[in-house]
Formats: sequence, structure tokens, C-alpha cells
Amino acid sequence: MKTESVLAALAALAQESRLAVFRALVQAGPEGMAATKISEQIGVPPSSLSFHLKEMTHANLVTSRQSGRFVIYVASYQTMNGLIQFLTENCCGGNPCTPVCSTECSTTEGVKS
Amino acid sequence: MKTESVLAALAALAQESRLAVFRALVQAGPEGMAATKISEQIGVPPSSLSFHLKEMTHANLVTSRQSGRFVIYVASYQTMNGLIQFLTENCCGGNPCTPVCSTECSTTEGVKS
DNA sequence: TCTATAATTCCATTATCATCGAAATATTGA
DNA sequence: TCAATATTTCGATGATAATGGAATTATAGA
Repeated sequence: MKTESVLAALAALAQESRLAVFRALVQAGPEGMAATKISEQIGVPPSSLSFHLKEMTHANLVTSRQSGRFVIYVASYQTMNGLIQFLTENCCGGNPCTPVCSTECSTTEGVKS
Repeated sequence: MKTESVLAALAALAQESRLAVFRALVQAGPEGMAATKISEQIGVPPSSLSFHLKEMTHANLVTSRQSGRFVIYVASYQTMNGLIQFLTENCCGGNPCTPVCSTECSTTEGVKS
């Protein structure tokens, strides 16, 4: 994943409403979720939500498809995986740092909390 | 890791200079790197760098220690691991999505590039 | 104490982002 | 075609972030 894309994805997630949107979409799964429903669930007015969804779309964090008069949004696991992979390599690249898989390797230095 | 901390970490990384700083610090390893050297390496003037380092410090992405008249900055692997863990859970939580470890599980859907 | 170097703060400026009501643009079903 | 619902765009406003030079603070060594 290119640095540029990584920056876009990070910026897209680094905002309370958008992070909430993404989490909701991940929970919704591949079925996705209509804009109105997202709006209701996270409590953001439609016009604001639309703004955020556009940001996330540009960052390739979500995709959308039209279904009747609904627009269904779906989380892009692919981009999220790419992001995580980048961060993993940039956290641990060249160092004896932890791989990220679950419990086995989550303590490196004096981990507190 | 709390949502609030995650947002702070994401925001701290979602900026070209700061991402460059973090990568440089990861490469530098636990030894860390003095501010001037970072400034030279990534080509950001000292006052701007100082601004960014403060942001990163607040987000707990870096720590610093004084060494003579130098201030040595070190990447916080702990926070990065926490972030990656959060993203992994929020990408894959409740879904048959990929764990993030290397090659074995990096293709989920129609992965392109 | 004095000078040189390291780093931060201060300040003004510019740029970018977030918010949300109102209006506009689909799309469906009658 | 018309009314109802879904979604996006527009536009104005306020908030926050980024930039970098100049001044300030801190430290080391002579």
C-alpha cells in the first residue's frame, strides 16, 4: 500500500463519526448498510453523514452500491487489511518487535495497561 | 485501547510529516533519535517538527528523554501495537475476516493489487 | 560567565475540516 | 404524473490544524 493511500485511510479513520461509521459497517458485514440506517444508528444528520461517507469512499475505506432508492455502504476489508499490514511493517520493520497476532506476542517492553 | 486513544493515535499518524517521523523513529529503534537529526532527515524545520512531536507525544506515539542538550525521541511500540490490535478487532471483529499475519491470510475477497 | 548549539514556544498567517439546514436530485410505487 | 422517501449537493459558518521565522529557554564546555 502506498504512503499516499495509507495517509488517506488514516485521515478517514481519524474522526469520531467516521470511525463509528466504519465500526458499524464492519458489524453489518458484507451485506452493508443503508445511509439512513447508519445515520440513525450513529446519530449524525444525513448531510453530515454524506460528507463523511464521501471522505471514506475517496480513501477506499468503503464502497457503495445502489439498491432501489437506498445506497448501501460496505466496509472495505481489503483497504483495512492493507492499512494494518502497512502499520505492522512500519511498527516492526527491521526490529524484533511483536507480530500482532493475538495474545502470544503482545508484550514487548514494560507494557502497562 | 479506548476509542479516544485510538482516535488520537490515528490523527497523529494521519499527517505526512508525522508519519515520516514515526517511520524514522521505528528505523532508529529503541536508541531513538535526536530532534535535530529527525529534522534533517525528513526535511522539516525545527519549529514545525517540534509542533508535530508534541502532537505525537500527546497521542502517546512517541516518548522522549533528555540526553545532554539533546532530546531523544523514541517510537512507542506499545501504542502502535494497541492501535493495530484495535483496528484488527474492528476490521475482523465478529466476521470471518483475515487475521493480519503476513501472507497466509491476506486474500479475502477479490483482492486487486 | 560567556558562547555555541539544541529545542521549544510564540505569533501571525493560511489552509483544511466539520457541521447541518435548506434546496436539489433520484427512485419507487400508486 | 404525483407524492413520499432516500440521498446528495450547496452554502455559510465556525473550529481546528499546519507552517515557519523570530524570540526564548536550556545545556555543555571552555
